[in-house]
Amino acid sequence: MGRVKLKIKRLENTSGRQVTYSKRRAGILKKARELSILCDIDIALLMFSPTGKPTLCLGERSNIEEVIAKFAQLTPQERAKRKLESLEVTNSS
Amino acid sequence: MGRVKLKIKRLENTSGRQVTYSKRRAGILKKARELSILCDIDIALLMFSPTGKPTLCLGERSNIEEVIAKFAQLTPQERAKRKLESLEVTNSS
DNA sequence: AACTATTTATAAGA
DNA sequence: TTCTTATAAATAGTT
Repeated sequence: MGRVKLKIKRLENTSGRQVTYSKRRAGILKKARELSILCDIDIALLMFSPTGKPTLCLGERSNIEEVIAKFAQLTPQERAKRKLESLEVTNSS
Repeated sequence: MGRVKLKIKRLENTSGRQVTYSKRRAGILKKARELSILCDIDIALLMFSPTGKPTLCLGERSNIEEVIAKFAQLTPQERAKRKLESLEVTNSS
């Protein structure tokens, strides 16, 4: 979106990364909230700014503890031990 | 977006919720991937479909274990015990 | 922090 | 359910 089509690769300019992070962070938080409300689902979004500041967004469903509990199971140790039967994992690469 | 402006409230039609979930799930996953790459950040997105099917999206940063470890700390018990000093928590409500 | 030209996401419809 | 398309929304570069 925007004035030009942006290639999806690491922005090499440090301040550019921070500006883009601020803008897109707001956008994806809004998307997460809308999806949670529209579809009445649990959602959790955690991200770290280029300077390391974390942001956590949780949906407004009541059983959010379940989301966190399920996510918490996914430590590297747990992942090695358990079959993630129904969990579909998508990597960004 | 789309043909009409959508009010952000729970979609009452069950199949409508599923269709909207499918479309918006794809959109937010793309946003998460782009943000991770453009800004070179860690990100984790976990959501459950209206039928309960989970999807997890992790950024391509190498230290993703750190993301999960930090997130795993946020169990309700831990949240009660610890001050989340720098963690900014956003609720969808 | 605001603006706006443009790209992108998506609600309905086919 | 997959594709299309009119329209709303996000955002890249600019001020």
